[in-house]
Formats: sequence, C-alpha cells, structure tokens
Amino acid sequence: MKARSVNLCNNKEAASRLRRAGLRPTRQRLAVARLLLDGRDRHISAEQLRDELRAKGETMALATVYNCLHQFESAGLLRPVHAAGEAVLYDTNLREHHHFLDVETGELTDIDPAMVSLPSLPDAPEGFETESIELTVRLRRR
Amino acid sequence: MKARSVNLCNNKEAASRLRRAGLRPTRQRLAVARLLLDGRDRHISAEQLRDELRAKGETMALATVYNCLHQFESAGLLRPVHAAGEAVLYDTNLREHHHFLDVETGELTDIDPAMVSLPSLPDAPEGFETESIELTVRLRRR
DNA sequence: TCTGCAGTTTGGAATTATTCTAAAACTCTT
DNA sequence: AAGAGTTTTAGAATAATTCCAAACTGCAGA
Repeated sequence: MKARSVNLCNNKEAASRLRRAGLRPTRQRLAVARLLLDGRDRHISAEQLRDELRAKGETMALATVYNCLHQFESAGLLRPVHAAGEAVLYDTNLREHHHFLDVETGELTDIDPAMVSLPSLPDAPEGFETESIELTVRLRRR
Repeated sequence: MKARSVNLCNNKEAASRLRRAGLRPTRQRLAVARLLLDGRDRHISAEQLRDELRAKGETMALATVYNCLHQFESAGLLRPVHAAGEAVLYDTNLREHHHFLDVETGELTDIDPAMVSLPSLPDAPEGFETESIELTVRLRRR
C-alpha cells in the first residue's frame, strides 16, 4: 500500500523525479530533492536548507542552494512564499492553501483550506494574468 | 463642505495631525506628512519617498525616512505591505483592502474591496492574535 | 571506455534593503 | 536663553540574495 506522498529515500527515485521535471540529477539536486520532495508539507529558507543538508553530510555552496530552489520553483516542484519575514520561504505543499505567519519568528503554518474560501476573486487587469495568490494572516504573540 | 481627505497643504494642519498622533512635528516629519497624508491612496517605498522629498527640495537622510515610516506606522498613520517585491511598501489607505502586485515592477494596485470577501477567516491559533491580513494577487504581464 | 562540451557548481565579490551607532542638531519647557 | 530629552544624520554594519568567472561533471557520441 503506497502512500500518496512519493518516497525519495533512494537516489534512483529522486533522479527519475528530477528527470521528469527536466532537471539533470546532479549530486546537489538529488540531495535537495530527497530532503524536500518526500511528501511532507514544509516551509524552508535557503539558509535553513543549507544547514539541514550540512547536517546530512551534504555541504554545498549557498549559491547552489539558491540555484536549486529557483530551478525547483521553475520546474513546479516548490512554491515560493514571499509574504514571510525577510527571507523567501519555499513551500513543499503545492495544493492551494494559505498561511499564518508568526511575525516574531517568521514561521509559517498552513491554514486549513477548508477554513477559507475566496468566492469572488477579481479578474486580473487587462494585459495581466494571475501568477499566484497569497493570503497571509500575520500573527503576533498575545 | 470638507472632503473626507484631510488636506495637509500647510504646516499648521500637518503639525496638529502629527501631534494628535503623538509625534513631535519636526521639519522632516512635516514634510513626510504633507506628502503622504493628503488623502490620496498610494504605496511607496522608503527610497521612492526619499526621492519625492528631494524633488520637493526636502533632503533628508535615508535613515530618517525609515525612522519616519516606522513612527507613522506605529502611530497608525500608515500600513506596511510586505508581500510586495523586495522592499516594504507603505500604504496610505488604512481601510481594509487587498492588492494586485505586478511582479515585474513591484507596483501595487488596490483591489476594490467589494470584489473580494473573506467570509470565514480562521481564528488565530491559541496564544496569538491576528495583526493583519494580506491578500496579494501576484500578476505577470501576459 | 574515452572525450568534449554544455550545463553546473563554487567561493567570493557585489547588490539591495534595512538597521545600527554615536555624535551633532533640534524642540520644548522652564 | 539653557538644559534635558528627542531627532537627525552620515556612514558603518547586517542580511538576503545575486552575480561572476573559473573549475567541475554528467552524458551523448566516437
């Protein structure tokens, strides 16, 4: 019985996932894929990712981490969230959903999509198309 | 018949507005107030503001521009919008509303509040309170 | 298997937005 | 006009990210 989430525990699966996305499976991209594309919903910054990789023994230049994140984004494997603190966070949850943001820590939490409905979204103005929609509820410790 | 928008064409009115907000009316704050608190709805960054001030013959340190913006924000005279490009933009429109963002230029445009309704906003998690809500529709030139 | 080249990675410098700092310049009250 | 407490300022410092040119690597073909 296979779960919906793809398990990229080994390089073979990660590699084919990358190839399907049009990315050459380099050592660095494989490491990132195994860490981020395992089906868990998370939000991670470039620096956090670098640290987690390092903890797994995969050190790579910060520029490479940024490169990977951008490539994964273009390939539709990750979605950037801009409204967060200072740094851009990458969201492994590709379903439509929204976020709580703890403005103190910068931490993001998914909002259950059932809790919010956007019944009437305005059409994009002439000459534009909607790239994405971000609803962020900024939270402060009470 | 006075319009709803306060006209801060002269320093007297700007000064009293600042005092009411608990801010000492310094030359720099007066200049910013006259430029931003005239009732027009706009979105402006620190650098843009500095340039507009300079164009009016009011030069001031960029640090002062940032100071002013923060103080105006704390005083409830401006609202920061974070979801925009790289820089924080300050919104002179204090009514609840949302934004289109041109991701190319970073330009924000208000979304008519009648066009969007957020019927069921999720409650803030235990121990938190909602500071603000930002709905941003990111646009790309077609 | 070997080779070459386009595609990748890398460290460090460069950029951008913003904050910090300590000193000089104000504002307000007395 | 003087003192105290605020503000402003220029420039240094920080943080996230991008740029760069050189070194490296995956893979297609000989």
